Amino acid sequence: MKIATWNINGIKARINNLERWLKVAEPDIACLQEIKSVEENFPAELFEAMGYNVAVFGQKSFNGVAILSKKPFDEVIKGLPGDDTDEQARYLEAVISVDGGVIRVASIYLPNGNPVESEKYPYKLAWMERLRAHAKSRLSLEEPLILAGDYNVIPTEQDVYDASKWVDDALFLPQSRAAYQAILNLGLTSAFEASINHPYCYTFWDYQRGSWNKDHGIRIDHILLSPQAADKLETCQIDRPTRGWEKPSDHVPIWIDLAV
DNA sequence: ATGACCTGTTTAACAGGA
Repeated sequence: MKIATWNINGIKARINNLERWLKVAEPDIACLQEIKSVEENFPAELFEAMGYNVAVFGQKSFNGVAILSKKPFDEVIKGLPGDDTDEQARYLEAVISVDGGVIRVASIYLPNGNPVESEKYPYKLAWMERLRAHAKSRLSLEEPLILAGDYNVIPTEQDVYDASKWVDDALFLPQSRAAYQAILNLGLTSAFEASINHPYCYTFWDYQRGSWNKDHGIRIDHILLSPQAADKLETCQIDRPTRGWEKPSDHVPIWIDLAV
């Protein structure tokens, strides 16, 4: 079973690229972030015609997450628990029946946190703590759990083209990386490290400063697995070529194959 | 050249992204 995640940076602007990628990549499940659309305006019919069930947690103009799944959803949960006042659409979770049981998949758009001096950075750290608490709770279910998305965290200095340029950035600050590590420390496995684990493999290249042509990227999109999912991991790959397509997202898909 | 952006909202510039 192929499970992918992709920050598409706007469903309206990326609809052709998304359709093209779904046809060639053929994921069983695709977690999408930054759809920048409310649910009513998300073109679900297009993906339903391609054989997908569609779950959307949308927001006008900003954020917004979705999950496409060839198998139907048993359950869909919109929003990350832990703060009823949080109005940003950044977390969507679904339970899907598979041969021999269920898998639980989340599409995650973790806050960027810049500028660090603003209220956005404490929001990021608080959101990460909520994600840690929720992941801990879900891990107690002892299910195959896949937490996939744009984490907006550069885990190590081998995940960025020039670490010195990012030392003061919310994506690379020690506090951000420690909060990410605290989530891993619950017992989650990062699929990339467990599979490829080559340095300097990126999932994001800024639109500015010729970042793509100079390969000035960062690795911030991650797929974290519970032990029950990690046991079934066969591979993890990054679909780098999509960044060179016409009208690309600034992120590329990252995906896993699970023996499910 | 040492640098050069994109999306949504709205229909001129801004906010937000990373």
